[in-house]
Amino acid sequence: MSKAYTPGDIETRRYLQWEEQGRFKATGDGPAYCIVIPPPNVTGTLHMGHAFQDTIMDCLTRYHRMCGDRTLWQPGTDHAGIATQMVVERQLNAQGMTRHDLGREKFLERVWEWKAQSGGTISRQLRRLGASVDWSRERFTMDAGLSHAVTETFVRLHEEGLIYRGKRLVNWDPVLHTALSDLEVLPTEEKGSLWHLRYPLADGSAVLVVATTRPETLLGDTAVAVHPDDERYTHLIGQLIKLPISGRLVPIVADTYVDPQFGTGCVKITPAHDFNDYELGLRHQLPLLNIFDKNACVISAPDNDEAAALEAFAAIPEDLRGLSREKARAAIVARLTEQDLLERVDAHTLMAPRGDRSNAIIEPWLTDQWYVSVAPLAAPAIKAVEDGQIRFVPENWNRTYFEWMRGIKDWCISRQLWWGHRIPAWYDESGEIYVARSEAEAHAKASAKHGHPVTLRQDDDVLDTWFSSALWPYSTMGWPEQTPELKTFYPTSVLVTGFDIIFFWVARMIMLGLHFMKDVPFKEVYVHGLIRDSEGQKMSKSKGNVLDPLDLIDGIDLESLVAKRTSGLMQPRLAPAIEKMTRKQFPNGIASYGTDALRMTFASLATLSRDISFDVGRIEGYRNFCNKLWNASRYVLMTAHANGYQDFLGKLPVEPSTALADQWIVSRLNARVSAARAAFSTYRFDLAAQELYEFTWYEFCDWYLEFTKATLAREGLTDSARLATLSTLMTTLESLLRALHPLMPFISEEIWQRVAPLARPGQWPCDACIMTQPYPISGDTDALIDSRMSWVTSFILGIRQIRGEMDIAPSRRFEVLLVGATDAELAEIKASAHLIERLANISGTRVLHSGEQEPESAVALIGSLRLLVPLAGLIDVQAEIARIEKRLSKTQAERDKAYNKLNSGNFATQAPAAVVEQERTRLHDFERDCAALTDNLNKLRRLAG
RNA sequence: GGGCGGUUAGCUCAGUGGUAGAGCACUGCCUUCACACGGCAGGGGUCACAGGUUCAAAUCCUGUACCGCCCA
Repeated sequence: MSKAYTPGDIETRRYLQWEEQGRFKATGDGPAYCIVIPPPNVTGTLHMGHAFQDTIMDCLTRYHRMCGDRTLWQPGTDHAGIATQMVVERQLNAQGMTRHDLGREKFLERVWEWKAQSGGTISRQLRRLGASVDWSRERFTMDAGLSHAVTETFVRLHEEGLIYRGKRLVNWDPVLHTALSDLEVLPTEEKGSLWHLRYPLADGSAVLVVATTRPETLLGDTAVAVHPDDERYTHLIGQLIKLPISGRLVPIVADTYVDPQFGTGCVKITPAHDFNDYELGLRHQLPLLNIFDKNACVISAPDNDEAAALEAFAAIPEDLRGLSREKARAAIVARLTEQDLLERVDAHTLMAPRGDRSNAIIEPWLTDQWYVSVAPLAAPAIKAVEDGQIRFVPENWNRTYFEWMRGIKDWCISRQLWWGHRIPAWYDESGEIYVARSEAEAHAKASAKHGHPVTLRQDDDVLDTWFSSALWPYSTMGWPEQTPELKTFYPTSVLVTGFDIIFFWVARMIMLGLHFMKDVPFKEVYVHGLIRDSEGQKMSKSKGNVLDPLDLIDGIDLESLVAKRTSGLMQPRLAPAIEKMTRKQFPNGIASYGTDALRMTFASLATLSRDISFDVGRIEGYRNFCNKLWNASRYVLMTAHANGYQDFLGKLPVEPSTALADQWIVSRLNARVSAARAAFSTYRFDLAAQELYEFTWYEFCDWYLEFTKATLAREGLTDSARLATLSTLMTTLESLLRALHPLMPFISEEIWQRVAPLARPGQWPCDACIMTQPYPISGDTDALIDSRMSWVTSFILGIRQIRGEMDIAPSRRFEVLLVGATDAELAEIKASAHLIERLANISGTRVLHSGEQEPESAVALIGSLRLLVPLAGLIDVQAEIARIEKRLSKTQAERDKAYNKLNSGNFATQAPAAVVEQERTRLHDFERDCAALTDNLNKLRRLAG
């Protein structure tokens, strides 16, 4: 083994082997365990959030695989309708073209080309992360099979009356020219104005002042509303307003929706361009006047040929027609000012609805769209979580889920895009709709209806990407066919996801899964936090704080990092600031840390917290951990070789060692494995990582390896004792590697390949790999052994403390005098002398004879035993006085705390007896230590004179 | 306005009734034959604030402040 751990050349090689050997397929006859990957955008790349999530899923997958489960991690990607279409449209724009220049067919060909070109990125990234997904089962939402599932779902829901087409107010993106679901609209706080407009009564008897944030919509007003109990206005209810500019007459209506406290208490009502006004309009049977076109410009032609629409269009002054919302607003405000109809303008902060992709202000707009009637699907979905068929981890997320499901609205599933699943609906010339599984079926239906073949036109629109994602847990397994995979793996075991898509995705999978599979899509939902930068800021391209997981694995030089962060920005003017920040934060670029270090970091960050700050300092620590493990293994192998371990191989396995250190490390390993198992089964990857980290570093390396040096160097060591220790050393490392494997697959495999055949020869086939071996079992711990060892280490630590604080050179060995040792303690000192002498670096111990004068010494206390380090020539008396004083004052403080606890209030009488007893013991120990320290201090002071 | 979080060492975070912890950072010593990506030792916190329950509160309850997310 090389002296330093170099992850780069290990990782790709190992992954390739696993994949070639087919290690990722579900095998065996254990209980099924299945995770479906939340499908990332096929044309995208994995960011830190993905890498975090994929690490968690891979840990679970590898853990369960090692536990003997029949484990499937189902991979795949989705087509991400809007996002992908936008990318390709931008490419076209750069060539001075639009998708309309190409036409639908050609455009889709371009998208598929783009998918083919960029589609490999994600799978490459997943492979670098070590993801043990079954690649042979990789799926894509636009595959034939999954598209079939989408059509089938649409048709069946339509047949059941759960999908309908309707003219509704939708969130219209005037840049992308598509409807969006409520979830794709982000309300954004923005500074605006509140215009107070004078609306004269038709009879000229009075003027009402209405307050509005969107004066331009007055062209589409169909009422003015007041609160029914608002005494200022009750007498006006039912009268008519003559609208400024258009001159149309509209009624004054009463509705409790109006907040009398807001503005003037009078609200203009524009049902075709505001969701609240729309609802109010329905209650009062107000007409819907659409005054904007698909670009959110004032209409240049009547919206339809109904009388109200014709009248409203005629009332729009010609010079306003065709103006954008913004220009129309300016023109209208100017005109109102001229006519003295503008009372005043207040600064006002409002929530502007912005499209999550285009960032355009969304216009509520009347269009024909397809909807899923959600209420009948939501009820069983709520019940499934209430009844515990699905469990959220952490549990609190079910409240968020319930909250949303209670108020859920019908889901607008049609999108005016080209990239996606085309809606399986056809129209005849009279506009009659035929929803069918194929064009032929639609023709058959139409022919049946008309009695002869008719011309049909398929709906131009496609479905929301989330519609296909909602089927993911069973569409990936072959539904609607009843496949063996479905039978085995549905319901899946757990969904691993961020809380940001509980509504988008989780809720919808639950609804559709229950509806079509009659069972939940997953039994648990593990909701992890979102990865942020080291300052808790969301990572985003425009902030310039994104990290590419591969750059942490492979490293990147500063110039490349700067170039990466500043290229392709939506707002190029941000580049200098991003460059400056990047140069400051990573003056030397990013070092190569390797996949295992990154994974270990992610695992340790997987706490219950919902915001996770990623600090590069953290990953460095785990890179060091990898190096530590690497070198410890190197020591184990070198030591085995140096001790002639090969010659013993035929005698393996041996009886468990009877040596204290060997028994201790086995006991500790068992305790840590138990804890790690418990942590994995409760999704506490942070605790699992911590347990194994602490075991590796603080128990295995810091103590046990040092003990083996002492043991193996002993004179007169028998072969069987030597073998017992070597075997313990090998098998403990071998088990540790298996315990670590779900977290750190590469390094564990690399070392295991060298260690396993020696540690447990003959136990594995020659092509064995660690990932398909059993996870270590949680064996018994030994309390007696643990306490003996803790006594031995406290002896060593006491001496080390004196040495460290007194600056005694490591080369300087000395004898330790023992005062007050019990027989048992003397026996332990004798039994463990080789351990103590080597680790405390002392020449030996000697019991102070009865009657022998105590030399002036530095002292360490272990219970009633006092360890004396004679001062002569070693230690400065004043320094030891200062040291003892410090220690004494600490001990006194502890003693006083314990004393007060026992002697104040009713602790002694009311607390459980065991707790009181424990406290008494503590007090007694502190008192004894205080006395011993004081005694030693007095002696030293006398000496110092 | 409704819902949900958070506030513990300089930083990032564990800890959920009974002796305040980790990593990183910091200080001193040590290039000793696995590892300087290291070893040994050390310093550092009235657990946001105020009440309450309890023999006992970082932990449970109530309220307050500040920060944050989601929904309307």
